[in-house]
Amino acid sequence: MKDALHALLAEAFAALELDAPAQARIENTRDKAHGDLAANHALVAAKTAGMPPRALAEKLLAALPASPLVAKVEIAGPGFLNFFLQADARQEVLAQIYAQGAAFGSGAASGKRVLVEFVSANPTGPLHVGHGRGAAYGDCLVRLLRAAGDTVDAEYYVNDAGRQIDILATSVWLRYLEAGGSKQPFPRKAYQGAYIGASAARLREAVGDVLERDLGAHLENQPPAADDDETGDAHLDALIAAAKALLGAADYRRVLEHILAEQLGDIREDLEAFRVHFEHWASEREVVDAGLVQAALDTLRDNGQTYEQEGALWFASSRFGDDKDRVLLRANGAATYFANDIAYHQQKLARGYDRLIDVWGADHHGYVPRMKAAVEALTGQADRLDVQLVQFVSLLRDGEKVSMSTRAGTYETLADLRREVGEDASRFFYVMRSNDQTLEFDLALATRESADNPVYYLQYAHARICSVLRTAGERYEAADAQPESGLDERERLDAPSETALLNLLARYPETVQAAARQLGPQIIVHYLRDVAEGFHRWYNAEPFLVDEVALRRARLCLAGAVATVLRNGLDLLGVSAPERM
RNA sequence: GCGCCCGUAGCUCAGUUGGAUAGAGCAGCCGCCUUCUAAGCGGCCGGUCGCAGGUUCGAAUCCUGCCGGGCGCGCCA
Repeated sequence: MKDALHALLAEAFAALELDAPAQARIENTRDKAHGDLAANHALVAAKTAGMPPRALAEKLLAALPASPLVAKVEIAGPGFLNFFLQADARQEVLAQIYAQGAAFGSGAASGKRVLVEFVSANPTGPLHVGHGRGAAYGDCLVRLLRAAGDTVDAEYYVNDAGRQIDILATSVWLRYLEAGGSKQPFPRKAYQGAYIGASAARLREAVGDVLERDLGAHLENQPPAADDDETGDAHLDALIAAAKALLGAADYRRVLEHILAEQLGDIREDLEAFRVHFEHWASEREVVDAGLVQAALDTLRDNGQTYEQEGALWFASSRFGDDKDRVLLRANGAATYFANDIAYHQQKLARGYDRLIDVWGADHHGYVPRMKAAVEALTGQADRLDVQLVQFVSLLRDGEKVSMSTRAGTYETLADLRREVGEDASRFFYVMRSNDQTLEFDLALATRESADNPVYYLQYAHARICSVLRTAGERYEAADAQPESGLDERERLDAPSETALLNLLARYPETVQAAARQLGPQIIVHYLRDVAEGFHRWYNAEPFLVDEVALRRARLCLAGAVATVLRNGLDLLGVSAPERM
């Protein structure tokens, strides 16, 4: 529709021998007194045309060719051209909706391959409510970009290398020893959660006591257990070293694989239950073992972006806008986490993706410039990586903030949230707000007053339509109760509430495109709220199951179309569209 | 100190990348169920868009400087 009007205006500009302004736009009007669509061409082009906006608007109006789509055009305000559409042009959307069904709103294939990496939480414990936001947001991006026509994969990057994983394995082993009678105090800086002990018990069940070792002798002259960070870390490192030495590589690996498999299994189940599916689970350890870190460093060096200083290898990230250069290889020869991450991103690019999207917690925002610098240094293109930050979620329980600490095991898990609030409401709440807005999640409100949840407003509209269609099916012949069969009567839909709804439905495809372009699922949320509101208004204004057959069929047709759009939109959010409530 | 994000109604937040009289929800007040689901609808109340300049036909939106809040600034991961 907008394209058609753009074409009309282009003709008018050509007739006036003026250049059509490229930045001019046709917008949906907010006030119906301004027609259905408004063009700001005269305002934008006034300066280059050398005449006042309103004068230009008059000339454009005179030069505008007639169109079967347009009922009338008015000049308003400072020089807007307001278009009033022909009723049948407005009703045309119904035919599209019934022809395309679940695909209505989806764009043509773009041929673009996109990889969205999200959650990627360390497998050192259950997912908490902060991860949940990243999961819901990232998954919506996948759904949105697919709807927009891209070929999209979802990926979870497992940080299964490095010190945190050693701490995890050692924590499990210490609990295992405890169960065997060891009196070694459990270190404060190890993982405290009850799931560690439970996992250790299962380990013992599986392997018996073959992992028993005597720690005592190994800890003499080692840093003592302590509360302060420095000594506590040293103590823990000593325990990790002891575990590796006493168990040997093979048995240590056994403990590590045991807890890792359990953790990842739990995380995957948790996410699947949350309707978040990953095509790929990438492993940091595999990236390292495949020699990709060295390969990435070679690429950077070949591109002339590294140098050595004080025994370390540096990446000159400041050339690409980072605050300062970053270490890749430490003086002791070990690669930094950043070096591994560069290798991982190079691998993602090598797999043939045109665009990478990373979803990170907002606390990692300082990491963005260096990662973008790395991608630019590797490929020469800065825009192949897009990092989206998800701001914090603070949880209110009984009006009090819940403190969150992974180590202390005193956090609210995603699984708890799902149980309390449900998948639909929690997913909806997570993406209802822009991702760069902090989110206050009040559990008491979300659970006790669940009827006030905005998600129910949308779902209720859908259930209401289904109820009407059910009733119609009971009362009338099948031919009269089928929504689609009313297409031929669509010219009867001319009540104000129907006109407003038809205009809204026509905007759905462009809304999907806008949400995908802006990576903003909340745009879908607000659009759907408008659709639901439009429906509820209509429902209260006009009866559907009227005696006059043609009118009834027309209205059922519109109702069915609204249900389709609601269903399609809710599906983009991963929220169900119930048929009864 | 430097950097990123945020500041819009009593509260929680939108605002289609510069458009017309700044919008929702919740809370508060007043109405609407013998008829298709009242988890709904209509109405009222509520604003110096943090502050001050600037850019232009036009600014909540862009630029500069302040003020306030959050987060981050390791040869940690």
